[in-house]
Amino acid sequence: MKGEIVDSKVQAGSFVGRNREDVRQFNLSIVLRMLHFAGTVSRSQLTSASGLNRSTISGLVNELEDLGLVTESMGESSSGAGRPSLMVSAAEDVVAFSVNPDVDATTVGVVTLGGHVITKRRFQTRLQPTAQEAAQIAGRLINELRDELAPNTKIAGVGAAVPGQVRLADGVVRLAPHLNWVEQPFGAMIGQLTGLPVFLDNDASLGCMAERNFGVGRGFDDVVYLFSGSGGIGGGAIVNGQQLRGASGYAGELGHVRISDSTSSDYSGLPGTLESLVRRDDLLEVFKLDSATDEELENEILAVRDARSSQAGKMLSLQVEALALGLASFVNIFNPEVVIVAGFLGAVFDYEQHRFLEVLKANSLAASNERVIVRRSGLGSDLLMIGAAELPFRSLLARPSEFEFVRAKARR
Amino acid sequence: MKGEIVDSKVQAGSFVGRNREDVRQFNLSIVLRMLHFAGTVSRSQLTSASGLNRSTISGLVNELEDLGLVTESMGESSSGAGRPSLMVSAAEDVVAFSVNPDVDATTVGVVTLGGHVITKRRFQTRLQPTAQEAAQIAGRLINELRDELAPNTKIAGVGAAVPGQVRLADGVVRLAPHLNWVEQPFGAMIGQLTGLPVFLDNDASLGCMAERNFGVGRGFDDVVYLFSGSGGIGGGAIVNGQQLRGASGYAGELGHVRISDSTSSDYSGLPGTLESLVRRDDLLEVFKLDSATDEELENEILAVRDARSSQAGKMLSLQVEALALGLASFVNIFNPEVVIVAGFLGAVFDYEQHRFLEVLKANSLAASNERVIVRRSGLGSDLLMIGAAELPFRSLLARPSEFEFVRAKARR
DNA sequence: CACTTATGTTGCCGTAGACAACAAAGCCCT
DNA sequence: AGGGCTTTGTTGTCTACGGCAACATAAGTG
Repeated sequence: MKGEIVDSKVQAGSFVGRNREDVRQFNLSIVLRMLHFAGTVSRSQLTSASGLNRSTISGLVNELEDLGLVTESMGESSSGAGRPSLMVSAAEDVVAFSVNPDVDATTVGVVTLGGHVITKRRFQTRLQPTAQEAAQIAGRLINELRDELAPNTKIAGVGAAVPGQVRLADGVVRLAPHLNWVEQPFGAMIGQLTGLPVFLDNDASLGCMAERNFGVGRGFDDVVYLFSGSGGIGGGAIVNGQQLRGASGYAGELGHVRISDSTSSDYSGLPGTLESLVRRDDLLEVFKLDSATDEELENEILAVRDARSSQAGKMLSLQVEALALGLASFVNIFNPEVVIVAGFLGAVFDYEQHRFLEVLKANSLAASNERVIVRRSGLGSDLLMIGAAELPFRSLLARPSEFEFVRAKARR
Repeated sequence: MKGEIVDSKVQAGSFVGRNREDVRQFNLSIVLRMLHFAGTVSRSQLTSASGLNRSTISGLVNELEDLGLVTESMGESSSGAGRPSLMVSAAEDVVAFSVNPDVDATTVGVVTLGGHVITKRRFQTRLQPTAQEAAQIAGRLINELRDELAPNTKIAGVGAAVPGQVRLADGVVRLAPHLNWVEQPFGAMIGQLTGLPVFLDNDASLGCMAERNFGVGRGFDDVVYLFSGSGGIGGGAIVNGQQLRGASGYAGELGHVRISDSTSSDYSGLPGTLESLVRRDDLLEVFKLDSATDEELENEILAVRDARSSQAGKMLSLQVEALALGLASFVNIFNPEVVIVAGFLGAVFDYEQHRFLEVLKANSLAASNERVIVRRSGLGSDLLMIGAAELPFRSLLARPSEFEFVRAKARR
C-alpha cells in the first residue's frame, strides 16, 4: 500500500517516494501555478523561472492547453530582439464558486483561475442564518450562477470561508460563535445541494492566503495577518510559504492571545485577550452608532484623529496600544516579513501609526522587529471570495491532469 | 539561470521545476532519512513505507551503500513467513560534530548519522566566554576528537546550538544576551579553525527539532516547545512538519510573548512576558541557592510540593500559572498536537500538573486544547548535541549523492 | 537586406522507476 | 523430512519524460 507507515519509529514527516508521474504532475503544477498567480506569463518567462528546458515547457503548456486549463496567444510583444515569445494565460472558463456566510448576509462569488472575481451575489438575512439556511442560500445562488455561466465552463468546485473554526479532517464547522453554529457539516450540505466538491476553511486564514497570493503580502513567505469583522478578531499566518493550519485546522486564532491581566472577556470567553480589548462594538458605542460599514467606521475614526475628541480618542488609543502589543508578540513568535491588518484594524492602525509602531518596537525583540513591515489589507471586499476560491483551485493545481471538473450546464 | 524569478508578479512560492535527477536525489533522501530517524529498517519496510518498487529500493540502497552512507546485514529475522528481508542501517562511520557554547562551559559532541551521541566533551569556563574564546575551545575539542575518530570516518560538518538569535542568511549570532555576544560570526570562526562546514541555529529551536525527530515529539507535525536554561526561556515550534524559522531566522521567541500587565522585565527588557514571570533565578532565591543543576532544582521543587512550604510554594504557583497562560496562547496560535516543556519548566509543570492543565484549558479555545498533549522533554543532556548535529546532517540528507564529506585523518 | 538574437519545434538520447518472471529463503503442515 | 506457501531479492525489459542539439522562425539592427 502506497505510503503506509510500517515502523512506528518511522513517523516524523512523510516518507513517500516519487516517480516519473509525480515529476510530470509537479511540473504541470508549477506552470499552472505561475499562471494562476500572475494571470499571463510568456513561455520564455516560464522557461527561465522554472529552470526547465524550452522543449519541456512547450510540452507542458501543450498538455495544459489540451486539458483546457490554459490558452496561448501571440503577445503583442515588443521587448527586445529575437522571436517574440508566446503568451500563456490561465483559461478564463475555469472557475470556482466562493461562499461566505456571515451574520447579516451570505455571499456567493464566481472566481476564475486567473484570480478575477467575475460575479458576486449577496443575499441579506435579517437574523444570523442557521447552517441549513446559509447552505440553502448558498446552494440556490450557486445553482443560479451556474446556469448563467457560459456552456461548458469548467467548475473546479466550491470554497467556503467560514467565520469560525473548521475541522481539517472532515470539513465540519466545529464552532462559529457569532453565527451560533456548533458542529455543522456546512460543506456537506452545500455539496448535497449542488453536487459539487466543497472545501471549507476559516475566513481569516483564507484572507491571509489571499493577501499573500494576490494582495499586499505577495512575494512574502512569512506573513502574519490580523482581521477584524463583526464577530471579533481572527488571524492567519504564512510560515515558510505555507498556510499555518495546526493539527486539527484551528491554528491562527491570533485574536485569542492573551496580552493583559484585564478581566474583560472576548467573544469566546477568554479574558485579557487581544479580541477582548480591541472591540468593534466598543467603537460603535463611543460613536453612538448602531451599525456601520468599515468605511463609515474609518471615517469616524479619522474625524476623531483630526478633532481630538477625548472620549473616542481615549478608546482608540487603548485599542492602538492593545493591537500593537498583540502584534509585538506575533513578531516575536513568527519573525514575519510583513504584518497585514484588515477590517477596521486598518483604521485603528492609521489612527496613530507612529505610536503604534513605537509600542510594537518597544515590546518586541529588535532582531525581529527591525525589518518588519506593517501594511493595511489591499484586496477589499473581494478578499474572501478570492481566498475561498483558492481551496478548490489548490486541489486542481496539485495534480492538474488528474483533476475532474464538473461542467456548467449548457444554456437552454 | 535556474530558478530565476523573472516577473515580479511570479513571486509567491518557488516555481523551480523538477527533473529526473531531482527524483533520484529525493528518493535517496527518503531512504536515508528513514534510516536516520529509525536507525535500522528492513528493505521491505523501506518498500512499503515509500511506496516505491522493490527493485527501486534495491537500487537506492545499493547506491547509498556505495556512497558509504548505509550498511546492510542479514537481520536475525523471524517475523512471519517468507524470505527474511535485509536490514539496512545508517552507517556508523558518518558523523557530525555538535557545539554548544554556554555561560559556564562549551560542549562538543560527536553524533552518528544513526542519531547516537558517541562522545561528549565539556570544557568549563569560569566566566562567560567571548565568541572568540568559545570558538577556540570548540575548535580545539573538535580537532582533538577528530584525531580520535577511526580513520576514514566521514564527517558531515559542524552544527552549533547557540543560546541566542542566529541570523539565517549568514549564520552570524546577532545577539546572545547572557553570553553578551553581539554580531559574532561564530560559525565562520569555527570554520576557520577546523576547515569544516559549520551551521548555526538557536538552541531552543534545535531542541525542538531534536525532540520532534528523536524524542517525545516523534511522529508529530505540529509541536510547540518551551525550554528554560540559565539564560531565560527559549522556544521553538514545528509547523506542518517544518521548523518554524521566520524571515530572518529569529522566530520562535516564545519566552518573550506578553501575557501580563506586570512591569517586571525579562532578560531582553520586555515587560510582562513569560520569561519575566517564570525565572529560574527567582526559584534559586526562594530556595536560597547560588546555583543548581536542573535535577537539584527539581528535587527542591518536589520537596516543596510535599511539604507545602508557603514562601516557595507561592512562587511556584505563580510560575505554574504564568507558564500555563503562556502555553494557552501558543495553543490558540499553533493548535499543536503536543507541547513539550524542557529544562526546569518540566519540574514546574509537574509541581501542579492538575492546576496547570486547568489554567491552560480555561485560557485557550476548546477546539484547540481538547486534544493537546503536554509532555516533559525526554532526551536529557544529549538533546542539544543531537539537535545541532541535525544541521549538517540536514544538508547531507537533502542530496545524499552529491554531498562532499571531509574525512577524518588517518590515525598515526 | 544580411546579420544577430531569442524563441518555438522536432527528433534523439539517457535514465530511473514500474513491472514481470524467476530465484532464494524462511515458515508451516502433513 | 519434504513439499507447499509466502515473502523478498535480483535481473532484464519497457516506458515516459526531461535534456539536448539542430533547425526553423520571427522579430530587431545597421
